[in-house]
Amino acid sequence: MKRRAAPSRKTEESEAGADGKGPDGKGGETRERILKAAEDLLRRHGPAKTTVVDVARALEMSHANVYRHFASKAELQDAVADRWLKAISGPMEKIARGKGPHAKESASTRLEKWVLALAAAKQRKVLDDPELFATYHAVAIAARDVAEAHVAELRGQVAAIIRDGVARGEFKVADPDAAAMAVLNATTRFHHPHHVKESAGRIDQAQVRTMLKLVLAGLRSGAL
Amino acid sequence: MKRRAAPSRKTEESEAGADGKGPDGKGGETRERILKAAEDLLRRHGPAKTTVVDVARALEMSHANVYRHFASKAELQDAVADRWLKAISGPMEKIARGKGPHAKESASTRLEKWVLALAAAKQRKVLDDPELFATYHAVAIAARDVAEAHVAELRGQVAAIIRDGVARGEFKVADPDAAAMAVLNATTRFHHPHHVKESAGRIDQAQVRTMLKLVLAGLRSGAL
DNA sequence: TAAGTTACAAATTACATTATTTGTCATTCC
DNA sequence: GGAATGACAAATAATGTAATTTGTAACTTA
Repeated sequence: MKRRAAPSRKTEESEAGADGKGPDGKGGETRERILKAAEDLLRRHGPAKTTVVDVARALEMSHANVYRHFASKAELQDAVADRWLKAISGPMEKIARGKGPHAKESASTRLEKWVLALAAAKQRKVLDDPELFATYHAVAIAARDVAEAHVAELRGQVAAIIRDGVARGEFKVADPDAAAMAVLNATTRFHHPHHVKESAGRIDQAQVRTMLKLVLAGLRSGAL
Repeated sequence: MKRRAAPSRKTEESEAGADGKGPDGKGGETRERILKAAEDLLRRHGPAKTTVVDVARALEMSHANVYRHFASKAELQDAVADRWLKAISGPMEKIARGKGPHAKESASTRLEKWVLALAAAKQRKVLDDPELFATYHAVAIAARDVAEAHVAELRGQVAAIIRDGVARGEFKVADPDAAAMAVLNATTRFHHPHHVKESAGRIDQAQVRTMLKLVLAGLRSGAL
């Protein structure tokens, strides 16, 4: 169904007014309605059974009009997944940047809470919203850049905690970005959609805590 | 096709003479021929396109006779996967137990080599034998006990290295089994079939080495 | 009597056909 | 003139049916 050169889809639904206001008042509103309807259908029927036609029908508009607001079905799914992911990474940023109740906490405490929060959030999602979780997983498998951006965001947050820990003298780390990647790698089993889904909400909390001890000791040791 | 109560398949092809000799000389021989033919077909056509009838045809026997030696198609696949996995874990045991050229190496060195060997082996397999890799992955996804046994074997090997490290005063670890699990968890990204396949043979070696530094520092620190 | 076969029912898969969905475009409607 | 639509071609998915595969059992052979 793609008959000419693709206009280089860019999955930039978050830029140029994704959250509420578009370039124009009305257009952004419709875009928002579509997004909401798509999210609703995806939550109820999952990515396999949710078509663009379904979304349009739910809003009593032609499916062609949906394509005026989203370049492709993939972009629509990406937009829904992006919101969903930001609902996870947003709150975690408060822990990472030491905002609010976390202002006086050590970097170690915050890293610990951060990892536990991430694991818990993913686990909660797979149990409460299995179909939306499947949507996100499908996006991740297709290696679309929303998933990549999510990982980059998480990596940035961990790096911020580590840098703070270094500044406070808690950690001895030469390359905080590499160390952040290592922390995400080490905890992959506890937050990667594949493993979270596989172990269907019964991830061993003791194993997470053991991993945290190992990681924190490593960051303190100066080995990195 | 299952018309009465299943006779509780047990996937115990490795017990009671899997490697060469069965209870009888001749029967084990045929079993071996079937196994070899199945492996060959699985390697060439993959698990999706390899049927029991194909295996039987390759040996010019009736497929019913295959069922005299393997209770089900699943058991046949399990047996092939089991061999394949033992070809990986077998050589690694030499590193783990400090045999041969590894007799004089420190536990740290051996753990390092062991993890690198595991990652390299999995990576080599996915590149050289993609179809057999897919067979193993299918078995792992179906959560059959061959996969579980493989992980248990690996965990045992890591625990042995850690125990040795503790005895030599290299590591300070209270619970070597839990620590071994943590090491496997931390390195999941580098050897789990899902991730190995996903990153199709281009796993970042630098990330593996960073992870090893982190893990070794943790084992030395006494945090576990 | 162990090793093998043929014959068969039940389940699964392959295949061809239809129907739906995706994405585009010319046109209509404020 | 931006928002929306209907009509359309190409791709994909659903459907029903034929062919294959799985697994069992009764039977043959050495």
